[in-house]
Amino acid sequence: MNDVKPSRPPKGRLRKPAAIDIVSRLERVDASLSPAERRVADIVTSDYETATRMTIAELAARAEVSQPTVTRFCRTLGCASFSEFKISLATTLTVAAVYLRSERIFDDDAGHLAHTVMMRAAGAVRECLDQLDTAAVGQAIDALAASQRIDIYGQGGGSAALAEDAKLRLFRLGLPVSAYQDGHQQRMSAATLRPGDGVLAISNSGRSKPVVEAVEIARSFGAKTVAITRPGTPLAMAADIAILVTIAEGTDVKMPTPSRYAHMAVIDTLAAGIAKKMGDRSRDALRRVRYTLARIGVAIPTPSTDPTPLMPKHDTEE
Amino acid sequence: MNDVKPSRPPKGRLRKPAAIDIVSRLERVDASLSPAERRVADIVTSDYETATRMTIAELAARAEVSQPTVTRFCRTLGCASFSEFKISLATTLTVAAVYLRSERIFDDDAGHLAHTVMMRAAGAVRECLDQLDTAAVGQAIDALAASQRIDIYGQGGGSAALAEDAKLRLFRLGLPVSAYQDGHQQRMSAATLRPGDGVLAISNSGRSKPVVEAVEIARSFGAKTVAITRPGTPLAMAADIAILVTIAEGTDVKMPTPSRYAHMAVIDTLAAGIAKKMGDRSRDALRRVRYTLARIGVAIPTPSTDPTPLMPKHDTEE
DNA sequence: TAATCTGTGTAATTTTATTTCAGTTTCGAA
DNA sequence: TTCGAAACTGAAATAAAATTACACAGATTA
Repeated sequence: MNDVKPSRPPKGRLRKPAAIDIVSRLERVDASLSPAERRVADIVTSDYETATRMTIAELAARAEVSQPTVTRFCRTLGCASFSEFKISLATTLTVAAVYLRSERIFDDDAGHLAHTVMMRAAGAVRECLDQLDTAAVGQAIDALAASQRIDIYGQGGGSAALAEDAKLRLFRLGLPVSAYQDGHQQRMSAATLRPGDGVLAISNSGRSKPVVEAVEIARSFGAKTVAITRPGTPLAMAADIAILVTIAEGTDVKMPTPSRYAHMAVIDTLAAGIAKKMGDRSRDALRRVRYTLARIGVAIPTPSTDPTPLMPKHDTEE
Repeated sequence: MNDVKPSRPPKGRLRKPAAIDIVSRLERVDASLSPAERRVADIVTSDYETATRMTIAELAARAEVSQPTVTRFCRTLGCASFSEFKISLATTLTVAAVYLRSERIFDDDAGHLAHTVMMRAAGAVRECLDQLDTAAVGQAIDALAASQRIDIYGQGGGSAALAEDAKLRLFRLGLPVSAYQDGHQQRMSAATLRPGDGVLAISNSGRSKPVVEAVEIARSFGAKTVAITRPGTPLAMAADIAILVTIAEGTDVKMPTPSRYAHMAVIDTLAAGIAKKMGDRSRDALRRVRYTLARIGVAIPTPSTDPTPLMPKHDTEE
């Protein structure tokens, strides 16, 4: 059931702990906690801030459990020790705590609504971070940064808008990128891809047939395919690199799904990672251009150190 | 010289330590550190992250000093104990991480990147909620829910994609809604609005001229205008109802701005609020239709309790 | 040159955390 | 039911970590 405990990481000193958001993890394992552990969890969640300053004895006393139980609780959460738990919690907190603290009472309807919606949004992002396969993200960054040309596919619902947003993010970095929301266009464009090209497919359901087919086509023509989707779906199977995100959907149909936030966060992460690589590359390219131009005696305007934005600036809108 | 040490806080259990920025304090007391303490400081500053995971013995060994020296070092910094120092450091880090390495933030692996990006995203949403004027949100919900027809304007950068996303959200609710990203179209469409219509304008900068003008035009023709933007901007002035969101932008140009998350959250809140109102309205409308049809003797197919989604379902995406 | 002060480490002590083990409870099958 | 296995839990023992007490070396000053 709880496969965290057995896979205790090797006791190598100072290994880097997974970039964990303890708070969201706490919520996620909630079901698999034993009664005593739950009491510990209650104390912790009631005041994260204070929890970071408590000794194991104090925490045990407050939760009315034995000290070993606290240690076990930490292990269940994936931490090797109580101290690691405290540090992880403290690291998570600054950002999270502020948001947890906003128990600002909303007496009006709109306030309640906003509170619910935004908590879910923030929760989705943190949940995403917690489960993120950073290796896959790294591979995706490498693949996309190295691509000659990038196609972005997203269809239906939120994914279409996300694809558009992703296009913008990559476009700014100077990448030759196109986004397709239409199934036919997706397949057609995929058929024109070649080795060295890349695809970014976005779909929460992972079952959008045109997108899956487009990815398969793209792959058959040698393009590297990256998918942001739910695990175990056709799209996840079809892509070379799958970045898997599971976000619990709300039961309320009228409530916008928070998974978009998680996907957007993944896209931003990719964009940030690519920006780094592109930064080097475009600097390098710029250097070569300058050298070439200098040799043939052309006056060169002072270049800015940063790669210039290629996006036409309609306005200073961001 | 060093007035930190003497003011050791009373040993009352669990007093909340001043929210100290240990890193900056470290720099500040730098001059008054003894040689051995400086060695400790060097180790700490060389890798804050790792420092939070070290025991006093490890840190002492690395700095080649005795363990008591490390304790003294912590006291000099104003911490009551080594553990307090570690916690304070960890707490400081997440906040400071962005600033600490604004230059070399991309030197890190995908995990760190994701952590930074996503924490900023979650933080933006939280920040938004904290400052949200719920009264304005309530008014906006009322205004939009009552509109015959809704125009959404967003231009440039992320706002265009957001406008598209907003259109989708409202469209699903059965509202007659259009989104315009182009300045000319925005103004043209605005000129066709009439009293009873609504406008939702999205702009982080609040200075997109076409959007501001379109809002002014719409308003002059009697439409209710809602704006999601930054306070004190032309757009904020121009709209009937301004939902103000201030999100601190990062200094790093290559980093995607987190304000989009906040705007999306506001849009979701609006959509959720409107859904609530629309639910009643469409149920009511449905009842009337049924009554009318029954009177003229038409067989009525069983209606679902929820308003049926009007969005053509390309696929079960989203 | 002695008195004093500062900075430092060693060793003892205290505090804190973890492991071991045994008693309970719970759950499922006979 | 009743037995056995498995999961849960805490007491006590043990190990690890941090702090204190104290002593010694080198610099500084009278």
